[in-house]
Formats: sequence, structure tokens, C-alpha cells
Amino acid sequence: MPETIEELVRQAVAAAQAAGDLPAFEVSDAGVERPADTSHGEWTSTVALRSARLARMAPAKIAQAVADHMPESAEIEKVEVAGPGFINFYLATAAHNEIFAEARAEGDNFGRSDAGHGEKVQVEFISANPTGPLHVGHGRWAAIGDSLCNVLDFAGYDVQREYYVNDHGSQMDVFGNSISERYLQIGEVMQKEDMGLDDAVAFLIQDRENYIEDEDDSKPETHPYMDAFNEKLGGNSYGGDYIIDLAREFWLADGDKWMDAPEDKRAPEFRERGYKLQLARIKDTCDSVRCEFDNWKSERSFYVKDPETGVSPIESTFAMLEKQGLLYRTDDGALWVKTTDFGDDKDRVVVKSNGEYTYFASDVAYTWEKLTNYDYEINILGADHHGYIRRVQAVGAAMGFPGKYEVLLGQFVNLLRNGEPVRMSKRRGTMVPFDELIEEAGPDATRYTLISRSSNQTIDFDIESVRKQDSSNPVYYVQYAHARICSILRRAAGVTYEEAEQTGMEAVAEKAVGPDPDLALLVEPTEAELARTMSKFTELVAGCARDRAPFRITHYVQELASNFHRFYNECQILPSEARPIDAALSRARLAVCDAVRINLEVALRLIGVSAPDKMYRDETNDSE
RNA sequence: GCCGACUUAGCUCAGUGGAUCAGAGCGUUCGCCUCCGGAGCGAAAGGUCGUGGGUUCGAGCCCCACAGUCGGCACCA
Repeated sequence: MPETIEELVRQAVAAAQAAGDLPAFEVSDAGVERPADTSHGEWTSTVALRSARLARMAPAKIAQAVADHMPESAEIEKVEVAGPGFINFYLATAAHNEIFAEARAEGDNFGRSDAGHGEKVQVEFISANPTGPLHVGHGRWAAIGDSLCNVLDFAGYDVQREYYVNDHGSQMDVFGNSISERYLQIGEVMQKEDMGLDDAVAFLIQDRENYIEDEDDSKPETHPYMDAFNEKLGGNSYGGDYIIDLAREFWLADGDKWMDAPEDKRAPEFRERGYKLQLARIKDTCDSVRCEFDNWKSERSFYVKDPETGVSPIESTFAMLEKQGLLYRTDDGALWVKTTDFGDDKDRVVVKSNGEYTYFASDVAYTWEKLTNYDYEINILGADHHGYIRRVQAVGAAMGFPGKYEVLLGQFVNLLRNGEPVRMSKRRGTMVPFDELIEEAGPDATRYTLISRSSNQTIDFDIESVRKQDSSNPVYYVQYAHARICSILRRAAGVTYEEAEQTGMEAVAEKAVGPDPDLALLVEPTEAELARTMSKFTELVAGCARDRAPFRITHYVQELASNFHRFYNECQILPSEARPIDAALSRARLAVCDAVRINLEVALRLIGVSAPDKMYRDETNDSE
């Protein structure tokens, strides 16, 4: 429709110029937009405002001249000049209602566009270290990242989803050492206290709990094992309960086999096996919120030498930078990248004076790989990484790809329960595992909540509010609209829920609506409102992709659900004793229902939320 | 000190290219079931858009300063 209006405006301008009502000027863009206020028509052109300077004429006068020469069109009911020079278009009912047929014809692809022109975009997100479980903050990146990828894909970009696994640095050894120490402690407790494995594990978890509670260390006798653990590993340790659980896994698998093994055998063994277990848990967590990746990229791969050339990706990247004169060495032997030449506030070390690579070294190689394989890179990071942006963008620019590396910063999640912050002492750390949260609140409500705010807004995640299954929770409001429609369609088609499950909703809708519903019968205001909302969907998705703002889908879906409920209240769809309805009108309204159903399903799919055919309350999940 | 995000209704937040931008949900109050799913609908009350300047014919929106909240400033990852 915007194309049609654009064309009409161009013709009108040309006609007005030919008639001498307008001076000659070029129209680069007719500025077809959607007015915010629905009383101003469905579309507006700002061509008069835009051309005022070129034409040396008041915008209102230009607008009038253009409107006077506007060609007739069956789709346009009337054209009107308003305000300082807007040309407003009011659509004819038939053109308006066409959107319902369009949605039904396009089905799963309703709203798809080619706005991205097939640009190859890689989105890297979450990328949490494989040394612990994901927490709520990571959950937010999962929700935003996956939804953004869906939206980009739908808007015509060629998207690749990637999780970068930091499996190479010293944190991996810290991880292995931590498990190793806990393994030994389990053995010690079993022997000293004469306990079985599970009792010993519970004992150590209690010991840690005592340590967390005893912040001023007034009762050190209640947490000797935690103290010993800290003393041995110092700050270089992971203290979470999940480390004890991992140590338990190795007792279950291998018994006391590693008790007498040398530390330099045991720790690396546990590091590698623990890594696999931990990564598997992260993948499971992602699966449970329907967050998928195309590739899990290992940091280690940058250190692996190519069997033919004998050179690792990291080495070849630095050889390339060396050749371009972007590296220099200081007297102490450290190797630096000249990122300051490209906007960074200081140069960065890539090889330490002791000869080891810094973590930034592999990031440099990774950046090279990304920018040479994709047209564009989007990296979603937490707000705490904001200092990192400039250096990686500087590296990208140094490599000859300025402006191709975008970082989307996401603000943090405050975890609450009944309005109170979930207590997180320094000793406990920030860990509330995300998978436990999903289990408590459910994947739909969890994802919906995490996606529903702009990413540069900190959000409160109140566990009790999110798990609440009532009208205060927008996810159920939206899902209810979908379920309600399915129920109406089933009733109209005369099929049961079970039968509908067999055939699928498309077949049910087909049977309910029948062939060629007469959409011209739809003249009620609530029907027009639905048409207006749905006709925004395609550009909305494209806008979400362009602005990296998938959260807007949640606003859309609430608006659509609200429009539907109002329509349902105002317009009888199926005949009843008290409110009979013409069969043709009934079919037309069923077509509206079907169109809304399709739109809700598509939109919810984009944000990874299910569109249930039937609502049910999970009684076991009620607070009381 | 420097860098970034945020500050809009009682609460949580939208406001996409300045004009047709003072909005939504929740909460509160009052209404609506002989009805296709009431997890619904309607109505009311509620805000000088953090403060002060500037640009402009026109500023929640752009620029500057200030205040407050949060986060970040390693040869750690």
C-alpha cells in the first residue's frame, strides 16, 4: 500500500507541475508514513513539508496543489490536506480489509520482508564461560539474542547464530582445580565422618552455607572445609554448589580412583570432563527456552595449528597485522596492537612479557574470522563489557572493516521475589541458575518477561510476578487471545479439541470459514482497528530488525490481542439464540479470527513464546 | 577522574526521521455475564516528560552543563 500511495503522489505532483500549479522540482521521496493518530487516515505523505524549500512555496499550498491533482483510485476513499501540509489518505473499506485475506494466504510467512537484502549477519550472544551454569543475566541475552535473530531472519537477513565458548584461558584451570579440591574433600569427609557419598556432599554444601551466613567469621568451626578450600586455592576458585555436584559426578563415575593421583593428572582430567558436563548443561538450558545456535565456537580452535601450513589462526592473524605495521614490541618483550590509531584510548597487549597470549589475542583472531566471513557482526554483551567495545571495534577498523562490528549492550537484570531483592551476599556470588528459574516460572513467561523491555533498560525480574498465571501477566493475556480464537474456530467447524490436534488449526479454520469470505461486510470500528493494526506488522518486524529492538514485538502482540478482545466483545461471530447473525457475515468474521490467529502465532514465534490452542492453569504452580 | 546506560502517571515502562506525541499495562474506583472461553470488555481519576541553559517557526526527542541511580575503567577471562 505505501508503494501505491507513493506512486499516486508522484503522479499528482507531475500533474500539478504540468498544469502550472507547482514550480518544477524533483521528488526524491514522497515521505509516505503512518499517522500516529488514526483519525488522520491510514497513510500520510509529508512530500509538501519536504519540498517546501526546493519549491520556494508554503507547505500547505503545495499540499493543496498536490491533493487537487491526485488521480482517482479505487483503493482510496478520500484525500485531505491537514495541519502544516500533511496529505492524508483514507482507505476504502475493501482495500482496508484486504490484510485479512493476505494474512490467511501467507500463513507462517505473514510479515516476512526483504528489508535486509540477504545481508550475511552473524550474531554472537550469551557466550558465558563454560565453567558454571547460566544465570538470569545470560537468560536475558538468550531471549534477546534468539528473538533478534528470528526477527532479522524474518526481515530478510541471512543470519548465523553463534555462541563463543571461552574454553582456553586460566579460568579453565581454576575450574579444574576447584573440582579437584572438592573431590578430595568429599573423600576426606566420607572417611573422617564415616559417611556415604550423598551425605558427604550434603555435608559440604551445608559447610558452604554456614560460611556464607557467617560473614564476620565469628564461627569458623562451622565451615572448616570452605576455609580450607579458600586457603588452598585463594581467590582463584569457583565456590558454587555446582562444583561440589560436579565432584560428586566423578565419584559416581570413578569412585576413589583419583584420590591418590597426582594433582597435575587429576585437575586437568576433571577440567576437561567438567567442561563437557557444564557445556551440556548450558545447551540444555538454552534448549529449554527455545534458544538455538548454529555454531558453538571454541576459543581453543584459534590455537590449533593447521596440519598443512603448521600455523594456527592466531599466528596467521598476527602475521597479517605485523605486515600492516599494526604491532610493536616493548622492551620487556610484550607485544602490543596499535588500537589507539583507530579510536581506542590505549594500545592493547596481546602477548604478555612472559610470552603468553592474553585473552584479547584470541579475540583479535576471532574478530578477523568474523569480519572476513560475514558482511556484518552483532555482538550482544552485558553492560559490564562496555569498556571492551572500543578496542574490538578499533581492531575491526584496523583490519579494514570499519563500522562492521556492532556491539549491542544489554543492561542488567535485578532478581526479585515478592518485590524484595533476592539476597546475594558477596560470599554467595550472583548465582541463581537460570535453569532453576525457568523451571519455576515456565519458559513462556520467562522469555516474554526478559524480552519485553528495551535492552538498554535495566529490568526487574520478580520471580513471583513472572510465575503468576493471571491477568497481571501480559503473556497470558496474549496467549488467551490465541486460545480463544482456536476455540471459536473449532466450534464453528464442529470439531473437538482432540480432532483439531490431529488435523491442525489450518484445516479447522478452512472448514470454519469456507471459500471466499466476503470481507466487504466488515464495517465495524473494531474490525477496522484490527485491520489497521495488522497492516503495520511487516514494517514493524523490519523496524525491529533495523533497530535491534525485538522487544517491540511484545508491544505489538499486546495491542493485537487487545484489539481482538474488543472486537470479540463488540461483534457477534457465531450465531447464538439471543444474537443471531447472517451466515455470510459470520464467515467474514471467522476469517478475521483466523487472520489474527495467524498473526499472533507468527509474532509469538519470533519471540520464542508458544501460541497455545487451549489455556490451562497449572494448579501446582499456584502460590497459595 | 574518565567512559556508558538510565531519569516520562501511585508502580513498571513505551514514545522508531521534530509537526497528527502526553501514551500503554498494572494498581485504584465505578459499570458489563438468558453471551461464541470473564485469564475478557467499557468508563473515570492520575503527568509543568530529573534540573538549568541553548538551537529552532516548533523539543520527552537534538546540543551543552548539572544532579541522582546503576555499571565499567588489568600484561584476569
